[in-house]
This record gives sequence, structure tokens and C-alpha cells, in this order.
Amino acid sequence: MIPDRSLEVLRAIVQDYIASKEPVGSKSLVERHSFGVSAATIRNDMALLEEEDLIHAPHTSAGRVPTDKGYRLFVDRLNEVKPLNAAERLAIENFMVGSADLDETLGRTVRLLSQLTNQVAMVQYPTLGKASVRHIELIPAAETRVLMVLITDNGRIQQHVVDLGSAVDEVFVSELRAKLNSALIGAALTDVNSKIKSVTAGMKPEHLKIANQIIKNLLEQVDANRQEKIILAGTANLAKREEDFPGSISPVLEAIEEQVVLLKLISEMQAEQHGVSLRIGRENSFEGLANASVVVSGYENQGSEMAKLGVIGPTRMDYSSNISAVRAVARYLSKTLGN
Amino acid sequence: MIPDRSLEVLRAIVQDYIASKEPVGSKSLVERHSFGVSAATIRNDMALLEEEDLIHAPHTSAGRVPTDKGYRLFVDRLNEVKPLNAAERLAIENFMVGSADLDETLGRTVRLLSQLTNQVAMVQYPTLGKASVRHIELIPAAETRVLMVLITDNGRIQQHVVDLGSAVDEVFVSELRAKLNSALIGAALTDVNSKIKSVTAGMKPEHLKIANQIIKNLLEQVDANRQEKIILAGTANLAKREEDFPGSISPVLEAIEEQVVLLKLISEMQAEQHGVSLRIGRENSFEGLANASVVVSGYENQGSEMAKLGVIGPTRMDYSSNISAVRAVARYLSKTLGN
DNA sequence: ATTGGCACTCAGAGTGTTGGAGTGCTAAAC
DNA sequence: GTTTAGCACTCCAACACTCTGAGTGCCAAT
Repeated sequence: MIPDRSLEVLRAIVQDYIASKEPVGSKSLVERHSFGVSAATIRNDMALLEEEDLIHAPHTSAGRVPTDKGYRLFVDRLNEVKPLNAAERLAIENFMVGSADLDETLGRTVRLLSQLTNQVAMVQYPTLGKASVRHIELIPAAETRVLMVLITDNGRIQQHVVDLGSAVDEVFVSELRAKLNSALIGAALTDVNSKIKSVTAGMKPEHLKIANQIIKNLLEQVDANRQEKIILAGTANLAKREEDFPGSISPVLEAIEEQVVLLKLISEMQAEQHGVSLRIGRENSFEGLANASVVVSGYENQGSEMAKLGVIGPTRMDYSSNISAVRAVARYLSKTLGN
Repeated sequence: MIPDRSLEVLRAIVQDYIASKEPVGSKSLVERHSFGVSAATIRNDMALLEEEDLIHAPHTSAGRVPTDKGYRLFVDRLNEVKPLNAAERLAIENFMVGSADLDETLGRTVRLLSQLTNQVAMVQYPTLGKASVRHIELIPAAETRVLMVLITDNGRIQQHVVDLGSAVDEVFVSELRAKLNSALIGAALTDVNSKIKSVTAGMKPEHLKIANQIIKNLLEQVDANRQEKIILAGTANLAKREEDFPGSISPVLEAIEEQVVLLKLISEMQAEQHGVSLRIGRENSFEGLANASVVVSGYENQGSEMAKLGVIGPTRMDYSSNISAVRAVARYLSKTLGN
């Protein structure tokens, strides 16, 4: 087991390193913190920490830098989350007023988060929650394709193109559209699956096939295709922190540009401490994010856990304030969406 | 007037500089190109070009680099646009197959363009063209707000929240929704303005006010609020070309992150040569883009000029291939949307 | 267990030197 | 008048070298 003082040393190293961006040595450590012991003792502690792979010296006569593992221990056991200051609190309050439709609310949220943290912020679109069907539209789009639009009463709009494989019978499509609407309008999304069965009753076989394709697609939209989107803000913050990313920022940019990567990343992250989930450096399964950390929190849409938001920044980030910012914004967003 | 050979020298300088990323000197110039004159003569020409502010020497004993003005002259008078090669042509053809709804088509387009050019690509959403109304949905969203959704028969979906200022009368909203739909479904967007008048006939005064607010908003959507969006791809390409941006890429990232900036930029650019519009370095009104060039072309949605697409990259970019790529993609996109 | 002392290491900053690419100018050649 | 060869000059970039100071590890003493 690592003795308490050594852990204190680790905490000090992480804090100083985050503040100064310089590897920190034993001497400056005793100067800035009052350990009540000498530099030599600190050095012994540091040797221990290095053995445990919690810190690492870039070269022989340099100070130490926390490893991913060191950061991990720091956030898990040594870091007390600092509360937001007044200005930050105010910024969050302000963003809420005048919130309009979902798109705009999320857009504001992601910008807010990026300004608050000075990192790249991301917000995942929420799942549909307790929404119910408002309207279903089918629009023949091309020879064999139909555009399907689903509008829910919480203002969410989803669209998808269904390729039927054979020419579209416009009359039938319009008929189906009417049937779907009369059967489903007002139905909770969770009930769509059961209510939809009646629609195909008594249909001609050749129509049945088409109807089933469209319905299958509709169900997919209701069910799975609802967390597919992430919006970003503050990409420029990456470039400002460029020196924090050894090598180049371009792999990071590539990663966050790929919705697929982000979604995978986010889905792997389950809330841990403080309702916040954290991946540090190489803990991220994605290679391009080896020098990045991701802070994610879930937020709620109308009462049930729905989607996530968070920030991406260098492993050397201020975990305290980022964690609390992410948490606070998630909480406020839940509140905003709750009404 | 600048003599012909000097212009040839300028062309050679631009070409070599783009290829090598190094300032180019008189000697290497005569080696690589067959001017039939000696390096000393070239030097005289270069002195002339420098006097005209077309090229510039980073320091006394260095080669020359084109200025913004030099690039401008180059693209306007010296540059023949090189046709796409087979692979590029193929890539464009491929992107068209299986094109689905508008969102997806534009998404593919922007990715295609960024891959083709290795730059940041952008595509502006098209105007509504000859589309007609498919469905109008009104959804009470909060105490005083109504979400309005407009679906057109070309698969375009627009939404906007209307704040009525007073509590929403749900019954009336649903009535209005029915009236709007029966009056407008099938109407071309260009006809909406005239057809909408009948809707408010014989309405109670207190309802009239609300109806007019909603209708005003609807018209705004039909009319103006349709070119507001730009999608981007290939931001990571900026980071890869980082050395091409003196200073940092972060101002560029900031600029392109701001939709407002991009829209302003794009709207200022009118087609010049080859159907393509170009801003080089400081020609961009926006300060952050002082080291960037923007290549833009308009594309057509269903036959009438509608929106723009283009790329953003360092002033030292391969104008030939970027111009032809932008032009080709614009053309193919017009074709895809035309059907 | 802690500490002061000491020898050792090494990156980084500073300095000097050199080579080469490039320039501008001039006087001669075309 | 234009072009050219030649030459003196400039200055960056690269290299080699030194020096310094921060930092380390170890050990003997407390």
C-alpha cells in the first residue's frame, strides 16, 4: 500500500503540473507545499510513486509528470470537486432563459459547456423519452424510395429514407400514411410497437411487403435511431491547447469529427463517481485520443436517463473544474428539458 | 505593364512554392523550368515582380514567396484549371449512387469534397427551389410557445419555435393547423404567400393576432430562413497543414466554427471565373482567415441558383485542383438534386 | 524514518563557426 | 536595350561546443 504522504505528494504533483505545464521536481514541491519534511524525503516518496507507475520522468534530470494511472488515482481518490464560482453559475443560469426548441437548447448547451471549460464540448441528442407520436409523413422521394418523417409532441423530428427495392405506388403510400397516422397519433413511443400491428390487417400481399418495410423502419427510428447524433463546440480550444498534445492535434480532430467514434466512446462510458464518467489518456479505446481525456455525464430528458454530454481535452486538464462544469451543465439541462 | 516572361516567372514561382513549400530562388527556378535565359535575368524579373508586390522575400538571402496579390494574378491569368483525373472522377460518381434524403446527400457531398481536396469542405443548405408544401405541424411546446414544422415534398424539413407572448390556446392551435394544412398542402412555396390569406378570414380578433404571428413565422421560414445552415467536414485537414498557417490554426478554426462568419463570407462571394469564386488571404474580410483562401461555387437545386459549397485552406494551396474539384462537385450535386 | 551532503546526469540555452543558397550590382557581351 | 557572367555581400540553418542549473539517486549520519 502507498503511504498517505506519498499520495499527498502525488496530489501536489498533479496540481502543480496542471498549473505550470512544467515537470515538477522535489525542490519546488517542498517550496510550494508545506509537507513538513525535506526535499530528500519527497524524493524517496517520488521514487515510490514512480515504481507504482503513477508518475514518470521525461528524462534523467527532469522533474516528474503524472502518468495516466496517476491522473486516475488523483481523480478517484485525491481530488475534491471544486464548486462553481458565481460567474460560472450565472453563465449557466443565463443560458436557460429563452430556451426554445430542442435543437436550440442543445446548441446553447454545448456552447455554454465549451466556454465554461475552455475545452471541446459535446452533447448527444436525447432519446425520445415519454414522447408520443404527433405526425407521420411519407414522401415519395425517388423511383424506389420513400422519405419517412416522424414528429413527436416534444418537438423532436426524425427522418429517414426507406428504399423499397421496387417502384413506389404513390396511392398506396398515401393510404398507408393515413392509416399510420390514424393508428398512431397520440400513442406513446413505447406503445408504437404494439399499436402498429392493426395497420397491416387485411392488406394485399404485395402491399404488405412494402408496408412492413416501412413499418420496420419506423420502429427502428422509434427504437434505436434516436441517439445517433452528437453536436460539438469549441473545436478551436484544441488548437489553443496545442502544446498539451504531444505530436499533433490532428488525430484528436479526426476522432471527434467522426460521429461514430464519439458515439462508441460515449456508449462505453458509464457513470462512476459524482455521476460523472471519465476516461484518461490511453484508457480511451481509440488510439487518436491517447493524449486526451474525456469527461462525460448523463442527463435526463423528461425524467428518465437519456443521453450524455461532456468535454474532451488534454490529459493534463483541470479535472476538478471540468468535472463540476460537466456535472452542473448536465443537471441544468435535465431541468430545462424536464418541463 | 509586366512583360510576359516575368509573368511566366511568377507562374513558376507559385507552382514551385506550392509543390515544395520552400521559398524559391533564381537558380532552382532556371533548373526546373526551361526559360532559355540565365539565373541573373530571372533575378531581374524577380526584382520587377517584387516591385509590383507580387512576390516577397522572407529575408535578404532567401528565395521568394508569392504574396496574396501574386496568387491572385496567378489564378486570374496564369492558371489553367486542370481536369480531374480518373480516380477523382470515379470518387464523385460513386458518391452519387444511393443518395438518399437531403441531409444525407449534403453530408456525403461535404465529405467527398474534403477528401478530394484534402481541405476543409463546406456545403450550404440549399434554398427550397420549386418545392411545395407537404405538411405543416404546430406543436405547443411550452406555456407560450409553439413549435412549427414545415415539411416539403422534396424532403426538406424546417422547424422553428414561435413565441406567442401569451398562453397557448391548444384548441385554436390545432384548428389553425388544420386550416393551414388544407389551404396550403400541395401549394408551391412560391405561392404560399398568396394562398395563405384565406386562412385568417372570419377569425376572431384575439385569434387573429396569434394566427398572424404564426403565419408571419411560416412565411419567414418559407422565404428567408432557408439558407442559414452550413455543414463542414475535414477540419482535421487543417491540423495536418498546420505549418502552412503562420502563427496558429486556431483563428481559422474559430472562424469556421462560427456559422455566422461563414455565411457572411459566402454571401460576399459572387461567382467570378469558371463559375467559381475565390478569396485569397487578406482579401477575406475576416481577420482570422488572413492566411487562408476560400474557394466557393454555387450549385443549383432543381434548376435555379440556390446555395454554395466550397473549401477553405491555406493561401498556399493547389488552386488548380481545388478549383476544379469544387466546380465538379458543385456540378454533380446540382445534377443529383435536379431530379 | 528522515535528512544533509555529494556526485552525477542531462536538457536547454547560449555562443561561435561554417557552408551554402540567394541576392544585388556592375561591366562586358550580344 | 537586353542579357549575362562574375563577384562581393548577406544571412539563415546547421553543427559543434560549452556551461549552467535543476533535478536525481545514494549514502552515511541523525
